[in-house]
Amino acid sequence: MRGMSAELHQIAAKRVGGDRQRYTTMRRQLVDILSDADHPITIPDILRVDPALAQSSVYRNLTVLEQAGVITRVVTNDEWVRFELAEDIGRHHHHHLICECCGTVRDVVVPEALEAALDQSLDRLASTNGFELRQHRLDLVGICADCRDGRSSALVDGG
Amino acid sequence: MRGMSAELHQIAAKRVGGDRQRYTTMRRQLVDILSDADHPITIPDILRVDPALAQSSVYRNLTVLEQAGVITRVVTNDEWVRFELAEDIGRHHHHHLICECCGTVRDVVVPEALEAALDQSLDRLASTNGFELRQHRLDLVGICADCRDGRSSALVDGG
DNA sequence: ATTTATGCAAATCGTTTGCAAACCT
DNA sequence: AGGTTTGCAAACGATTTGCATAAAT
Repeated sequence: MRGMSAELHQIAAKRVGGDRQRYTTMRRQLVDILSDADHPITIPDILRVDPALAQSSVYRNLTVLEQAGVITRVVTNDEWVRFELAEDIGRHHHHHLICECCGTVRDVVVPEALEAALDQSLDRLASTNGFELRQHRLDLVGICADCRDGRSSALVDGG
Repeated sequence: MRGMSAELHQIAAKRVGGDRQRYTTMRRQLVDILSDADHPITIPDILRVDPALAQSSVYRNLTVLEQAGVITRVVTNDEWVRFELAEDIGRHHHHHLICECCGTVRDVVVPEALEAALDQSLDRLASTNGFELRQHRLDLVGICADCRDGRSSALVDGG
């Protein structure tokens, strides 16, 4: 997926710029890393990809990118926050397979019919509760194939 | 909801005991607090209910209760973990309304038809991916009525 | 008696922040 | 030049842990 980056960075730059901030080398690199990862990754994962990165700057820049709407924060049950490209930049709308064992998060796309049913039901549910719905979050929590087969590469972030 | 506690504690005690641990006064009290709360609450919330509780013991006992299957850990985007009674003990299967503004989490029940569609689709999706599905997690993220009206009692945990 | 639970204070660890140097326009 | 961004080291804060005392079986 390293080809279509041009457009990606163009959009990212525009959004960051719109936030009155600069699309620096490091921010671009972070977007590249998230783009290559193709699934939500942790800060340690990112530092493993490029150990030269200053941890504090990674934190700061991920926050900047998040506020600019370029990336999204993904929360799971394990101890690290994860990040992925925003849905309207990276892949299509998707959900997550979260492994209780190794913590890995994979993307999945659910059938369109289900997504439609969800949208309809949740919209109604939200308005019934006076709730302004911004997004829905649907995760499948369980044990991934690798862990079940005992070959959980656990902490490693292959990709 | 303070009436049906007898049975509740009976089940809780059995599960904790099955874990070769004791259903102490404090653990019982935590179950009571979660039962009264009727929505997922944070550790600070719990300490506010009874400031005499030792924070470290609350952490430890919530872990014990979680491992015994009495309570469930709820993760949101804010900085505190939340806890609620396990679904097969407390309320029925439900999902969450998470407010991006004040962090409050409320329970909602989605239409049975949607739940059925979810179950079916997700089961299939899981097996397609060699994933052993344990639970699904569906959250509505947005702005709650209180925050929209500007009367967000934010950090307070009214009830 | 023996095992388990509690409270306190100290330690951990992911994350945030202060500040001086490096960068971009 | 003037405002941003970066890296380093120190600070933060939610959570965990060590250890001596108290409670439960």
